[in-house]
Amino acid sequence: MEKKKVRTRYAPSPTGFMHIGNLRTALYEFLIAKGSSDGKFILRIEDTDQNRKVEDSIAIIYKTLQQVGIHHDEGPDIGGEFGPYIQSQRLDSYLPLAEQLIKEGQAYYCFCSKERLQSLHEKLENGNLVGRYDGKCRNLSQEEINHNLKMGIPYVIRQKMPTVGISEFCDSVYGPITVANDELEDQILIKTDKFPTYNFANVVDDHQMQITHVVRGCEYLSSTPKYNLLYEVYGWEKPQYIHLPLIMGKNPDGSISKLSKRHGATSFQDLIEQGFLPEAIINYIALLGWCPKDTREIFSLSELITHFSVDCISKSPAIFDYDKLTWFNAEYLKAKSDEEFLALCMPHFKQIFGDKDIDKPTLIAILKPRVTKLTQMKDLLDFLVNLKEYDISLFENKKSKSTLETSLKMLKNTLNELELLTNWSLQEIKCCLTSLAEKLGVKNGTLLWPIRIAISGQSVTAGGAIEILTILGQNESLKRIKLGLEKLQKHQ
RNA sequence: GGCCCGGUGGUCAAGCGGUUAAGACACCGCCCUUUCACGGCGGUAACACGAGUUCGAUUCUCGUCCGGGUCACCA
Repeated sequence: MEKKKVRTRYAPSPTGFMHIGNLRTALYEFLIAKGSSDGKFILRIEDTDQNRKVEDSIAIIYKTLQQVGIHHDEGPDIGGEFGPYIQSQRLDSYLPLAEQLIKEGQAYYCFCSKERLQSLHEKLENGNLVGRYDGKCRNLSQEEINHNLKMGIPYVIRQKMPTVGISEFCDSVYGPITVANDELEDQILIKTDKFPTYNFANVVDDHQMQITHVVRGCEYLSSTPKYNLLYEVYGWEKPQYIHLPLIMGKNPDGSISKLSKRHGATSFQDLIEQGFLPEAIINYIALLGWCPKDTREIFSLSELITHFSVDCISKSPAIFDYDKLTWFNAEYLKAKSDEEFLALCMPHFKQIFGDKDIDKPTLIAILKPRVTKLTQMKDLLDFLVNLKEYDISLFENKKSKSTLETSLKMLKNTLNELELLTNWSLQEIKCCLTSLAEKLGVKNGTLLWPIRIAISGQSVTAGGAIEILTILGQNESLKRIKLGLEKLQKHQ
């Protein structure tokens, strides 16, 4: 028998931002589809809640997917043979299907008011009794139903759930899951506004779009039997379920819960704004809940496709760790070619240096090994533009054997030498200073420490004295050295 | 509270009856070095607990505890 082609779907709601957990779900769905032969990854927008719709949300979804390189084979923007791919445009499918169930005695009109339902649920919060729907409208007489309908009383359509027995299914990562049927409430299929509920639309669409693998967070694990009951009542083939461990966040009080906005930057956009690279984010979240057979950690998207496998998905939740993400980011930054790296830096350079002509190669050389996030650049390079007031105690350093006296002497000599330098390049400066150190009979450190302090005004800098001199240019360098000299002389 | 799922260092995680219990991040130390960073080397640190099964349990079973999820006309 020919194996069915894999079809997965990413079905976000347009809520305005791309949650990192959702992105990971999309990623795994994409990997599962693309890891199989001729598998298809579908994008479907689930906008059945008209109250939660947020403007531009769909654009954000497209943009994010595009930025990380997860391309869908079918979707609202590119179409496909199972369209439309926006639920609010498929409304015609749901109601007739629900009504069919009513005819078959598998569903019923429920006229209960929201207030009544509310009171049922309040009991739940008190911890007493069960807060589930009590099935009041389950057995209304045909007369009552007709009457209510004629009176225009708002209704929902609920599916009759079995009250005895158990429901069982086998999840690809969690294994067999069993739930007692009396745990299941008669679920609402059609809401008062005639829109389908998420659960219902989801099942109908997945079936109609021939989705073979349903991948989602494991918050759906315990409600999956409800979905299956729907497949069963229609006689549809059930998909394979792949539930993913949740991504958690640490709360200020130390407790842990599902990652959400209150944990800080948790949307893809937030992370990008903080200076993380899309490929680093993807790499990191791929490893949050999945792990390859070996100890490798760096994977491009296409490498993930070939290495990913469902049986290596973890069952236990994972805490989102910004430190590890930062490490991935730094790795990706270091792996960039100089051209790529420069392109990423340019917007920041513009912001920091304006239109000033700068020594980009030297800048890149000092930046690449130490930048972990693009957004650090401003802080890292600010001293090149603004020499801040500094204390002369910075000139003292035990390791380089620097004292105020030696610093004064070094700076004096340096000034004399550098003033004479005609070709201001890294090589020339280096040559000049190392031979100066030799001439003075001191270690390189003894000479270079005070120079770096004078030209940067800080003890810790990106790059060493020679690089900084190179970038600063002769005029500015000499100016700063003279300034340092004055400071030291004044002190004497 | 009911139900569901989970529990290996601070974090991510290998492990699938016998291992000196990998690796990565973070942290600490040393080396390299003009500071920092990079790089190199090394270090601290874990099987939640209690029973059982077994010659032998991190690994299998049960219980306890802890953590999370879920119980909507939200998705």
